Amino acid sequence: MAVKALTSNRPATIYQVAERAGVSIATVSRALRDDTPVTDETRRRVRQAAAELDFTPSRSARSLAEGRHAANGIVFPDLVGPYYAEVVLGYEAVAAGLGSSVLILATRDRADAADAVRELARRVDGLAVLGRTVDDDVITGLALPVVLIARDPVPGVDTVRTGNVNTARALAEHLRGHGYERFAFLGDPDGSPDVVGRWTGVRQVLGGACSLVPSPGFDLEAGQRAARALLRSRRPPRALICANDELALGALRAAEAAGRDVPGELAVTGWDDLLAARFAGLTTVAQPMRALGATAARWLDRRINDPTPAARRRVLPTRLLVRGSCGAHLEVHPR
Amino acid sequence: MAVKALTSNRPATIYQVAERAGVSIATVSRALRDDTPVTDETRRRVRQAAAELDFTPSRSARSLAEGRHAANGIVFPDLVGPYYAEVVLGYEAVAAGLGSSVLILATRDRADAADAVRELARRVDGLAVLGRTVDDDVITGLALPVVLIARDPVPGVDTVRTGNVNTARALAEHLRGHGYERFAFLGDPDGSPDVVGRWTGVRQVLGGACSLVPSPGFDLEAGQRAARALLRSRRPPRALICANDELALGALRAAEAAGRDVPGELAVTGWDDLLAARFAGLTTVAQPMRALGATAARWLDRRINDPTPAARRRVLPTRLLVRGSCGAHLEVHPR
DNA sequence: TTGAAAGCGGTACCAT
DNA sequence: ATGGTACCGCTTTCAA
Repeated sequence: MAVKALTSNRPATIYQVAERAGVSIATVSRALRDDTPVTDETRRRVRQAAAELDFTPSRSARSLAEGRHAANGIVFPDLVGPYYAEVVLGYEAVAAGLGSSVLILATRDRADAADAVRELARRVDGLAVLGRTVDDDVITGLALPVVLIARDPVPGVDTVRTGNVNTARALAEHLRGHGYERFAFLGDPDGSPDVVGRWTGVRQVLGGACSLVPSPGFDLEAGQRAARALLRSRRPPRALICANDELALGALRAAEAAGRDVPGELAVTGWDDLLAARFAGLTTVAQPMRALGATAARWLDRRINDPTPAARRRVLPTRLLVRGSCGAHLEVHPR
Repeated sequence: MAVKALTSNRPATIYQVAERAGVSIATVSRALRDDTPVTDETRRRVRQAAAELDFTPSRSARSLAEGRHAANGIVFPDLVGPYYAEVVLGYEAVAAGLGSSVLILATRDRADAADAVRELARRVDGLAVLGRTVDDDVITGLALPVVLIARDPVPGVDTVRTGNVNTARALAEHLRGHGYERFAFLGDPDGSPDVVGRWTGVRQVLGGACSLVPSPGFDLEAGQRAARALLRSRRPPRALICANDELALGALRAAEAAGRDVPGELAVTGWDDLLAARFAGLTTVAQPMRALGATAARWLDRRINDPTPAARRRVLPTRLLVRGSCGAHLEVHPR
């Protein structure tokens, strides 16, 4: 019944390895990281001792001594919907390849988001911050390298975004090409900097022909409710430009429930190209979400190793995907 | 031009706070964490000094001294598709509420997944491991609390899963009720323990009437390819039961491309209830993904604080969602 | 209530 | 090439 491992339940330390190998801890430290001058024989003995003891250096001790965490973090509003998940995924892939662990923080509606971010900042060497999560002053107060994703630039801070205005213009022009005259833009510009750009582009092209309908959120539910109200109004729009796919999908649902034909009676478009958008035949805009995260991770790594260069900014290209929901086309567009 | 903050670019230490407040570092340590006996006046002075210096305790130093990380990790295969993202989200929400940071690790096809997990294990107090990521011996070799998610139990380790067999039976019975006679199950049982259960349940009901078609993966592409081949075969199945929604959506695409009517000529079902499944009218099975992650986080926290209790196991319920893709129904089912 | 000092487990400089 | 040792910055006895 007696358990064998009475000797040490806790992980072995460098001291035990040193003793067992008959060398000093300094030598163990060197031998285990190949970079330094150690005799092959010594290294062998140390390796063996370490293996026998199942030794792995303590991460906290190492971090404390080295003054770095070999980890970085990413802050996002949520993980519902593929958008953020894809960004995080792209980020993690690159960060892992660069040898750092990834800490995540979803701010959601947390009132203490700012504190949570500051707390996170103490565990990492760098931080990527996505969209609507915390205020700019929290960002500027951070004393570590930061990269902003899909967010308005802050002086001195790297920023990666996707194009909104130009593609929004292209979308608006396409819709106008269908011959529609009354448009509505559904989305909340206060809720996201991306939406501001989309609305800007749309308005540049359509001007007064397009009205802004602020949505209370970005989910299916919100889109459904807003579209229902719109369809019941005196003069419903002929085309509904939604700030993202979920809103658009909700609008589709509402139209169906109201017995309105899409695109015959109401044209609908979205943004993001969710998987569901393909199956709903939704005209939308595809964004390089993974590349967004990947770029952020790469930049962050660079800036951690050399914080001096001037802040970088990049806008990744987006692509209009014309499907059936915006109106009839002569040629069928693929996918 | 001279920069003001020549004094200290680096974060303040407890020593500086102590000096400024005119007390010892021990007192600072106590004062800043409310639990210990310190005069109100002293505490006030320390607080003020800390604030002036913008002091936050070093995380690594604290971890080293306390012997804990106040962080735990979650390991998953990937983040594509809502499934894992939802689980991670549920996990993060609870973990954050319990005061621990969350480290993530996506194993993907990484050859060094096992090493990555072991490395991660040195940075956290506990680990949640999801589905097909690393082998059982990696799990058992870990010297810290672990909770398994959607994965076959390992002796002595907590496990949370969702029900597969029973709901698979219900699904199979429903399909048989449509009067179909020839079935195929599309999915790779070797790729996931969940799939094993689903296939088991289906086979229990349909027996030899259902053949197993191993898919090379779990994505749209794989489903599309497999379904295309199936439809071209001599005797195509009348109903195609897919191991997840993405496969099913791919199958839907293939059927459309081949000009076959769904469900008229081919019934198709999935698993997961992705957003896209709703818009494709796909009959599928809904799973409590967020609850999966939340439960894991809760159990992990408990086990970190008290590792002694026997291993727990729980199976969370799943729900069959009948939509149009499996055949015509008298009543229209909602959503 | 407060302070002194011994860890926690490594890294890296300085001798040898 | 190796050993001795001073940190890294905090928590936590043990005394006072």
